[in-house]
Amino acid sequence: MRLATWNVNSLKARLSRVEEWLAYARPDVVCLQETKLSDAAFPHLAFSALGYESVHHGNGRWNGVAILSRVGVDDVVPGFAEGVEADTDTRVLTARCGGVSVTSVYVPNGRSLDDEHYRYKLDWLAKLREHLAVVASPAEEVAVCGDFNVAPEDRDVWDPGAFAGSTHVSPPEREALAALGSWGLSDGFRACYPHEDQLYSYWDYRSGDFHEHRGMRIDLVLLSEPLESRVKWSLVDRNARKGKQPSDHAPVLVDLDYRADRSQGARS
DNA sequence: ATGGTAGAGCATCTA
Repeated sequence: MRLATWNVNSLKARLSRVEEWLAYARPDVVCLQETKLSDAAFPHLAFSALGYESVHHGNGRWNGVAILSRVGVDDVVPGFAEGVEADTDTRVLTARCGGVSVTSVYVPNGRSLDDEHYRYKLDWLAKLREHLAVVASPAEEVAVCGDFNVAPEDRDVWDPGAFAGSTHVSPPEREALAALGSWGLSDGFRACYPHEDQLYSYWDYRSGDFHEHRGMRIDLVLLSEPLESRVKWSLVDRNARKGKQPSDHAPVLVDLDYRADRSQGARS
């Protein structure tokens, strides 16, 4: 099974790039973020033409998350689960795809450490853990994929010195991310590249950051142990960050060994 | 010199 996550920075502006990418990457399950669409405007038909069922949770203004799947979509939970304080934004969506509990997340940016949005970010990450405890168990096959707006380690940003006192690297954010780890999730991409640095998934549009390799690794595929043990290969597809009208994020994909006894036709 | 670019949408806000 091939899992992928991609912050597309407006699906309306990016649809042709996403269609092109799906046609050659052929992921089984894709989590999208920053669709910036209402549910009514989501292009289900464009994805069904490529063999994907799709679900979306958006408000039409900012954020907005989706899941595309070639292996089924069931048990859809838009937003935080019942029992968790509701979100004011549309940043999380969970569904069961081919036996895997899949959650697409777009963690708040935080803006700056003294901004109230930073407190919202920390609270949001705490609620994400509550949400996962309701909808899934770490003993099951769980994938939480998306734009976490947190670089797990200093080596995940191009210059740690440039981020001193900024969001995305602060200890409280990293502790909130680590709390997801202690619940039972680990970094499926990093598992394939334990010693390699300068691996990024996001580059600011400004100042030629992409071509100067000034990036951050903030798009993550977090996996429970039953999936982590099956990780075969992973990649940031930097080609998708090139060319005409790219997103500022590249898609991240993780390949899992196929297990015929559990899947539902993913490799037909 | 708080710059630079992209997207939504029409004045700025978000990133």
